[in-house]
Amino acid sequence: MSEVKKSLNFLEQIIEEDLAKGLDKSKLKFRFPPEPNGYLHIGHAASICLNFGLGIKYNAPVNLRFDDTNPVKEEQEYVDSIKNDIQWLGFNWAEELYSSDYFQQLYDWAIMMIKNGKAFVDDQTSEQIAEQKGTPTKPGSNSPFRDRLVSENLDLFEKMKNGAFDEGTHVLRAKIDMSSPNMLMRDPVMYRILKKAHHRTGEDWKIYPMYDWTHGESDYIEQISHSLCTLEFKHHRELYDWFLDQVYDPEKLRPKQREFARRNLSYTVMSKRKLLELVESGYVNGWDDPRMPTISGLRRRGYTPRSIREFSDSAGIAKRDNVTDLALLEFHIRNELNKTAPRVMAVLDPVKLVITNYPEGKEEMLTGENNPEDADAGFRTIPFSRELYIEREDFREVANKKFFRLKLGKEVRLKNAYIIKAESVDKDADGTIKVIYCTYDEDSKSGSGTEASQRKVKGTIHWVSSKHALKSEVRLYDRLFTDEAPDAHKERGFKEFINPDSLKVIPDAYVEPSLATAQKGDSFQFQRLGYFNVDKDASDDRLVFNRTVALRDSWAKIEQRK
RNA sequence: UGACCCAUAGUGUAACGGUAGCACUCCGGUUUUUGGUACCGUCAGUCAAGGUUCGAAUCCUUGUGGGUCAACCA
Repeated sequence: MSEVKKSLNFLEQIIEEDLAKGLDKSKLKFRFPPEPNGYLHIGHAASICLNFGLGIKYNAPVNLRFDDTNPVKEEQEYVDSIKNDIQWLGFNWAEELYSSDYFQQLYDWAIMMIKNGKAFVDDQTSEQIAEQKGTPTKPGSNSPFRDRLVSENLDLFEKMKNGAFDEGTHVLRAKIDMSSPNMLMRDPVMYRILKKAHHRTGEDWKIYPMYDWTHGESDYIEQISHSLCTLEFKHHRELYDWFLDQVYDPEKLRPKQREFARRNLSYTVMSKRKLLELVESGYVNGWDDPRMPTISGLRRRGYTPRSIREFSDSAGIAKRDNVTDLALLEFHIRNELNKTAPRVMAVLDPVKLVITNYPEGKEEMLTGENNPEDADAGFRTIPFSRELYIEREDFREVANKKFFRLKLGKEVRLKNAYIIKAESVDKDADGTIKVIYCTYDEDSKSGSGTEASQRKVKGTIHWVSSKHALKSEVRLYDRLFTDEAPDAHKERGFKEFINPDSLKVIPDAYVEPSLATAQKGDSFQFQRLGYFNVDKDASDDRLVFNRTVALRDSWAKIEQRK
């Protein structure tokens, strides 16, 4: 048995080193800490796959912890959608927890810090505090309230807690170092007054802890061994460790924060703020618009949990800024759907085709293979008749020999049916082809085993019987932006790069009748076109399909070169 | 005019002082009743300059380029 050794990413190496240095494997514990202020996107999926993936790899618990310290922005709706998305991706958390569960403990620790002279109440406005903060290149200066008596601090802090003061009038600050080169260490705010109802604690609290004060202590309370976050928190690590020092008991595990680069995707944006802007300004139809890089958008588009997990795994984890090619995501969904999606025929841009030597009124049921990649997928029947629809672009009156499709005087195979030859066309006044007249070779029926059925013709095209076809709506999606990195331009806003053709609706496409029983969410391959799934907008009398992704199309590439 | 982080084919990611590899993309070919799939193949890379070493993508120095940091957001 030779097993290819899978290389470890740098975070796994850190874990392995900790284990080698004596950390008990049973102490390994991770967490995914979303703020419930928006929907999860493909970048979060990378973090989810990382943390829950480590949990699976090391058989360690992974907590879902909502970082809910800002009642102004957070809502139950987001909590619900986040839980749903994580489960849909296929992961299970050990415990569902909330930073707000720790408000009392955090408050008690803050009192202790005041008593230890490590925190003080500042009466200044945020503007004054900002002014004293200095800049990255200039040190800050101390607050005039920095050396307040412990008793006074205790009294003031309690009054803050009890709602005696207005918002913005007082904050509790850690007493660290106003001249630190790390701005975060310049007496950071630990608590602010916020008289807002919290989605879980209601009216209990008039003060709310800040991220830095909350996050590391929450990790410590939960005994998270490795707290993994994105690169922009690198500078926070010093403060994370400082706050931990204030409460740390050497008997307990000390959490370790490490940072990795967030996953970016080409031709889209990934910040919640920008995504929200797209939703609110109506460029897309909600957070689950199939063009959105949100988990809910990708789900509606037809992406599967597995394809997203495999995308995340193959993209990897590292520390450098990146823009991952959208083509990699598309590769993974095609790769899965190719194996699982039943094949059907659908005509999106129909032109009528009449087989003049096929008896009028005759109908027959032909057999089609559901999936050549899956021997167990079975077969279905497809009605055939004298009048069909084919794809308009599959016919040309004249074309060179690179065009493998139907042209006058030449033959082509109708998928799962007969070989036909184009004889003539009817056009309307402006030259648009109305009907293509063909003859068929009666002995060439697919699968009949006759000599004629085994003739090799260069092209095979898809079709539907006009009498039997179902009309349905088909939505063709394309990338939301025309630029690889729409938000990487200093002089231009990301919305300048919005793709005006990101959605094309075909109100009356024709699909084969077997689709009548298709259920919302079901995925199919429309042969020669792409993968499509049934949208939630579908109703009993009207199918609606989303194009998940087109098939690779080497003909389109040949055409483009001209 | 600061601190910290990062730099490997077009993109993403390995190689942990000992032959620069993998995936996607691109391009070419074979097979094919999907111009799909599958299979085969081609092109293509260590930011630069010094230094240490028998040997450097890897260690050191300097430079260059990119990113992060001045919310009572997370």
